[in-house]
Amino acid sequence: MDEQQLTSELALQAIEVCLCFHTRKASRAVTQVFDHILAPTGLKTTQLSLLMVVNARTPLRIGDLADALVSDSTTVSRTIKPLIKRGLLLETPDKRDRRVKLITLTDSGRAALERALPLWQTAQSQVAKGLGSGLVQNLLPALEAVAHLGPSDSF
Amino acid sequence: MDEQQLTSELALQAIEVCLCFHTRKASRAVTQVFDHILAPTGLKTTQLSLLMVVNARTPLRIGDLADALVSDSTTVSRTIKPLIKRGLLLETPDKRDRRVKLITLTDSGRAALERALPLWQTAQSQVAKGLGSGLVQNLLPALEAVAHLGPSDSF
DNA sequence: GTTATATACATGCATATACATTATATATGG
DNA sequence: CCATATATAATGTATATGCATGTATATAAC
Repeated sequence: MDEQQLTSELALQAIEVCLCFHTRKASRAVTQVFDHILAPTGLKTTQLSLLMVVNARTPLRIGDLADALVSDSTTVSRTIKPLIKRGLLLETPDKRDRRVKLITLTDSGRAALERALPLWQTAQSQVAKGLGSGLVQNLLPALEAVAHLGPSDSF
Repeated sequence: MDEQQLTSELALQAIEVCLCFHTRKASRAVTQVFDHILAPTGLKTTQLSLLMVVNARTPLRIGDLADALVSDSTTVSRTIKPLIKRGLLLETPDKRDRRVKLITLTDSGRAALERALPLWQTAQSQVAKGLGSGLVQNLLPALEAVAHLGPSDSF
């Protein structure tokens, strides 16, 4: 008798509270802000982050990089390719284990990183200002907790 | 005299506090959890979210969908394609404005959404438990604030 | 009413993301 | 020492993301 099929109330509530949806939406928003501001540097935010991570712990294996980024190693294999092609990162074989590729920041990469930092600071400040210091103080620890959820060790 | 080039202290601190990097990292982590749990449904979390959003406000134009997702309309144009191909979403031309495509949830799409909800609940609960209720209560409003930063209206 | 402008969506290109699979190299068990 | 198992990274395929650009339609200017 009711032609129009209805979804459950749960379906309507779920989208309002879904931790995955809201995290991804926030991720798109903040990425858009950073990417716009960083555009003059020729680096996407993902790429600048990669340079920063390698800079902090160089040299790194691809697997270590994947762990640090909470990303798949096959993803890292590919995301570093444009940076290697541009000479910002370098991959060298590990003598002691020929399976391993060590990733290092080149001088050119270090220079690009330093050049990008002022614009990074602009983006960071703009987002922080948009949120207010209260939210920012809450946000970073919460994001860290999310990032370390780990792969559902339910097995 | 110093052969080894060094990066500024700022470069090392930046990666620790970068709101973009940490939001993206958290986004990858939570997406991994949801995608693993949702795998049996044949829906990625992005796709389930899309069904939920369309369900809540059907019919929707592609531009409205892009606004709701804080995404680019060209991205939405493509992300809906697999769902249209599988018959979960339907696009129909708007008689009053032939530029517009109206997106609606099909009966099949509604059914897929309802079938996925129990696993969505599992994923949501697992992440919420991993964070603790205190963090969850802080997280959602903060993510909403990030999502509504808007396109740097600094011009 | 014709032209100019703005809007809605799609396409080409590039990067980002991850699973399944494959290739190679190392470690381990007998 | 060899056979098997494990670890590291790359490839094939698919989705996700956005900018620059193109195309069709609609609205505004005149």
